[in-house]
Amino acid sequence: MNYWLVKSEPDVYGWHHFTQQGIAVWDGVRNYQARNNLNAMRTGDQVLFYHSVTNPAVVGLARVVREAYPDPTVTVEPGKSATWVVVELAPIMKLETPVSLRAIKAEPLLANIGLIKQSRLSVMPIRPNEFEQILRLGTATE
DNA sequence: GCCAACGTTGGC
DNA sequence: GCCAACGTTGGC
Repeated sequence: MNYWLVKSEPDVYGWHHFTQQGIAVWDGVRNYQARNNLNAMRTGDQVLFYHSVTNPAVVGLARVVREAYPDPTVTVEPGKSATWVVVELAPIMKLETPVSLRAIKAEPLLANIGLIKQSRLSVMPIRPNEFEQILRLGTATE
């Protein structure tokens, strides 16, 4: 089992849209590193759903329900393999408390998380201990 | 709205 | 192959 984080702007496609749809075709990725991460996803992998730009925070948990296949919105020339791919994700649950970027930066155990180290990457791997920490922070304790 | 980070493009 | 210019992402 691997863990990932995907970003989306809530005004464009937020957790709300995701749960309404039930399944998201994760398209629009046009960065090679992010694409490579999509290719490495396996069915059942768990995915943190992050809202960027507006109130940046991890807001929910999802899982991979279909592995990478060619992005249907891109025309692939005959004989060539697709450059861009999509995966399909389904929601598991909303976090009780969103884990803000501020809270992530304040947590020493998350000092090396890709979210901070590579702030512009939109699909990234998350280490198991980082994943646990974020879920812990997302579980209301007060 | 500003700006830092960084990926891409194109001239040479 | 280098690098300047430019565009995009995303935090603040």
